[in-house]
Amino acid sequence: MENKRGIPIPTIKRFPSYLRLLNVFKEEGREMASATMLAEELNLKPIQVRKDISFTGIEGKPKVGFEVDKLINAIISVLGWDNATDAIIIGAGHLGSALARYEGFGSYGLRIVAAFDTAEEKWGTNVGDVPIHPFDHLHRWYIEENHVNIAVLTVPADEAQHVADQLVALGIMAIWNFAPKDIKVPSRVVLQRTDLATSFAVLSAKVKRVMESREFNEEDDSW
Amino acid sequence: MENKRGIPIPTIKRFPSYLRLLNVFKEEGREMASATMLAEELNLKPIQVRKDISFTGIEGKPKVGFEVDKLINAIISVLGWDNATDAIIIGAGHLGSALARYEGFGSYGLRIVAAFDTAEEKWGTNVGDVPIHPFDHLHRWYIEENHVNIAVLTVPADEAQHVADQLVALGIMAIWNFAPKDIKVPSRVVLQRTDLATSFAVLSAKVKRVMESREFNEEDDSW
DNA sequence: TAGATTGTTAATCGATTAACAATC
DNA sequence: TAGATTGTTAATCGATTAACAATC
Repeated sequence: MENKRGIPIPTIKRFPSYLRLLNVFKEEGREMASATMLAEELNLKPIQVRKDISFTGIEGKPKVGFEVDKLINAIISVLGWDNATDAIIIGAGHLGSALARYEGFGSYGLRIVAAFDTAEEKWGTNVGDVPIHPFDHLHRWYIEENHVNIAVLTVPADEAQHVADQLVALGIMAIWNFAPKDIKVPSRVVLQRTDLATSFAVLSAKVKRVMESREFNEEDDSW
Repeated sequence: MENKRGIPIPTIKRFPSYLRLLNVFKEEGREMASATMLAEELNLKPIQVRKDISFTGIEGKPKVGFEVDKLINAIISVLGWDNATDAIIIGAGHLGSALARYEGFGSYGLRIVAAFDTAEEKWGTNVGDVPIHPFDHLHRWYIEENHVNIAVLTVPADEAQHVADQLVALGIMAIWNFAPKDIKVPSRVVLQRTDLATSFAVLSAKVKRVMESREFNEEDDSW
């Protein structure tokens, strides 16, 4: 039931949670899962889960729910996690290195094939299984020959735009930006950011609300 | 002009971007910034920037815009980034260590005071300036005495729920969950996640769309 | 069968965007 | 002044949620 504009982004964002939970169910040997059950575990409403699942095209059975296996495969498929995508890390600092070592990417169909850095002392070394090359050696042919689709950008904020420009010039298809900087790329290049500040802002706003309500309650217990 | 439900979450999420850009402006010596200008730099629409700014309570001057300093302070204030919040890191693995070393948190009013881990060989060592303690030594009084509000959860997925339960029992106010696992906490505890899978899912979906449209165009150039 | 769950259509809700008067 | 920009009100858009018939 995919509409012309594609699956809504909020739905896309919930898919990984469904996927993780369904994989747990699968390991436990369950064959069916109902929207009610998924919703309960993920603190969502059943109606929302049903709506989300409808975008995968999978149909359920009244009273029992959805086939776990089918649903897993359908979600993997709509996310495009069934064909492996190769990525390079740009900037082998603490965060870049942590990402290079992260083993969970495999289940997202993401493979980190190399890291690039300007620091000479890192050249030729590895982070986990990932070799670090000189950034200057990153050429267009490398990207093409190795079918690198994604650059994971973990350079300092003040270098992010400049490095992104170079990546774009090299023909990269997508940039996953972890630098705390909003960068600009041509519209043909896919840009996604993971911004700690954004996430922390939401946390801060929630904490602030709680603290203020506590102060209020302490000032006046009659409420 | 804050409504009863508070500032919308999408607006909260854009505030850090405004803040970073305004700080650049400030460094450059600019005193005023218009919504038009901010929108241009951040790929937003001017109307949206004006609406967002209205939630800070700051008023601008037609034709010139908003006072950079005032706006910076107002955003910091609504985010609660003016009073420092102390946090501990739970799980000093690669990601936890990278976060412990991250210097950008200071500008969010976030201070990492310690890390806790179950691995004996890490006890007594430091990551950056952050000391690592045995997880078993994390007691309720430590949290209270050190005014620790936030626990940054960077443990493996299969331990996340269990560790979160312990943190809740110790009276933690907020959990910032980096583990690839959806955890449940009582509603009085603030929960915020930073989920790589979620972010990558959006990136994947966009990449998939681009690849499919390219295939389509290659199959039939007449369009 | 009875009743839980699905799938769809319509209503609601909240954020974005448009329109435009006010203003410096 | 002229015109760019603000601030507000109303319209639009898109996602969530409600309602309910279908069904196993």
